[in-house]
Amino acid sequence: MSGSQVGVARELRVLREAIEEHNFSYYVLDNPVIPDAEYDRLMLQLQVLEANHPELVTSDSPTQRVGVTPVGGGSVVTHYAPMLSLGNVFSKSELLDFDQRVRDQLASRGFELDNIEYVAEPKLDGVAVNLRYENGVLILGATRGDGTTGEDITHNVRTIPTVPLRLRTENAPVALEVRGEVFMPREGFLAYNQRVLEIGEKPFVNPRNAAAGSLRQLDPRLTARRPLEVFFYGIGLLNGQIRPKTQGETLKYLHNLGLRTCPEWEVMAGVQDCLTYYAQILKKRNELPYEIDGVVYKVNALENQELLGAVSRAPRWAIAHKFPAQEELTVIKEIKFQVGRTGAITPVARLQPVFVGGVTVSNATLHNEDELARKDVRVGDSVIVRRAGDVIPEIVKVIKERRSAGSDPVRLPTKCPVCSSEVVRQEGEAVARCIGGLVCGAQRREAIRHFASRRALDIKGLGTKLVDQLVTRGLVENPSDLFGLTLEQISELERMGLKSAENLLETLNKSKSTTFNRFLYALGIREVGESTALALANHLCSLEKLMAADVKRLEEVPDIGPIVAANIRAFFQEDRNCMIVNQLMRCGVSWPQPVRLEFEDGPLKGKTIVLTGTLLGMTRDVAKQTLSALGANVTSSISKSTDMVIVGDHPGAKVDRALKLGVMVLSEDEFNALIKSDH
DNA sequence: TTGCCTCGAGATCA
DNA sequence: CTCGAGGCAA
Repeated sequence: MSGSQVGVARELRVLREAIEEHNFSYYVLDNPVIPDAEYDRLMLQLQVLEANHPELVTSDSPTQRVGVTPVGGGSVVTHYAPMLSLGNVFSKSELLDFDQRVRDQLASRGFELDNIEYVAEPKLDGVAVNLRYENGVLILGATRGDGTTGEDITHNVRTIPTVPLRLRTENAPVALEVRGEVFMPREGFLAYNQRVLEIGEKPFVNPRNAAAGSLRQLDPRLTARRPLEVFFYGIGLLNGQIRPKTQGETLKYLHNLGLRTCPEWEVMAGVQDCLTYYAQILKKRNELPYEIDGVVYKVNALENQELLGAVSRAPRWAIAHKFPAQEELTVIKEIKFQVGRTGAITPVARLQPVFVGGVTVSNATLHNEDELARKDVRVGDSVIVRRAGDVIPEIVKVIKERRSAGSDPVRLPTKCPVCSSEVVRQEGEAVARCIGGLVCGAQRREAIRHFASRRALDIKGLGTKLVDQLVTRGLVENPSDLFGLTLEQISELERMGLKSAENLLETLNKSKSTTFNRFLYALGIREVGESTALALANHLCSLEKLMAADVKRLEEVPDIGPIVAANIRAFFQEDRNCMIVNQLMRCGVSWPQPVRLEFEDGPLKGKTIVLTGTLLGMTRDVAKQTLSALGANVTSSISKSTDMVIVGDHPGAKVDRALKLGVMVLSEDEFNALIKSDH
């Protein structure tokens, strides 16, 4: 490197550090120390210098936030530690119950506490993200996804000004995974929509969707134009540094690294403080520059968090205290009865569309006959609707005073609205069903949709509209008819040209190669979902055996009781069903012969296993299935009860943890050898 | 349940 | 340009 280049490199470093420091003051401390014009001048200076010395441009330079090329989306990333979701409470008493549970649980572990310290923060209404920094440099941004794996949105996350490309520290952690919420502040949302309206395009309906939509953009240049911000609130993984001991310290730690935290957070001495905090925030809600839908409380001491652990996908040490759902008044236009795949008749209210909680609601389910009677909803009624839980619209109550005279209570029909078969409600059941079976057009349609669905035979491109057409034209009565369709028949359908028809035939053909469990699930036997189908496939290996199995044999399969066994038996006792199944076989539907699994002496039986990193030979899903088929339990985090950890490529901190706890660690090859030896 | 983005392909118009 | 389908998030 020449002397002048060394000089330039130093100059670049000084400029970048200055800009990063100003970013910190501006975005994180919310306290700019220089005027904007001065900042812009520094940026310009950096840009000019970099333009003259392109070889010295690094990807974490403040000028490199926005990539210039659209990125092929959809690539999957695995979080080092799973991203949990939060339980909800809506009232004081529910919150007190939560606090009581926390104290009871801790007491049972020898920690008698009168008051639990919590950290309270507003619950932002945005999109959860997971960011990975290695040696202080942002290398990955991902959506929450199912909590274990999410989508790579690095290119878009980088464009958010409040996301530092590089952490503000001398000794950065080797690896850091941080959780935050990306949101669009109210003001930015309004301004953005204003601009969009001026150029005649469609505005976003609410800030949350605006944020979510922006993050899913392929072209980061578009995302960069959206006024997105972020607050960080938690650590998924911290390697190479000592982990903060409390949630409060965690927030301070993040803040010091240059990761912006919500300024409203506070430490609560006990649950009573939480209630006060809730009331304060509720009062302040409209003045906050962003939308929130409640507050979150987290047990402050990490040590206690660890003692409490998690149930299924929610930690027992944190809870969301939600604000009351917004309610709106509207009118019932109509009450329809939908017929589901199993014939279940569901009353659905068609509403005069209303804007509630950020979306336009025009349908609301009334669940079943009893619910319908209990709420006594009638056509023409004025009703209060809200979005319950998170998403599903609910009719809260009828304003009876506004009811017009002469309206009649709505009754469940006694004949199926689709096929006029009888509607029967079994003793002790909540749902009434059309007994028409596949005679019923609705059930036929639903059966075929189910058959084609992603987790069944996964016939891509065969969507609702297409199935509707196929069924109403009588081209398809049962799943096996799908495979008899001709190019000509398909291309005559609406919106189907020759090309689309060819594609559909192609996917139909491909979908014939499947697995036994998918096939069983696809049949839509009552009470046979994915996991039951898998259990059946693993234990009864062949279709012949399954069809011949009596109730007693079926009940020997784990997790299958008398009711499910009877359903399966009944399904195969119907000639019609057997004919469909045979027809499917004749069409060429096939699967690899499952290996008969004997759990008794397998080395994996009853073991608790954790996967980390990317397995090269198989997807995570397949690995999980294989393991559980061998009688193992696959879990996501390592504890003392973990028996072994299987390590793929780019493993996370789980390996360290496993070694520390003395848990057996296996490579992918060793894992493969073990599976083979199991049968 | 709704809203958003993306993709492929059919429909429409010049 | 518009629609259907798929996928995702809350």
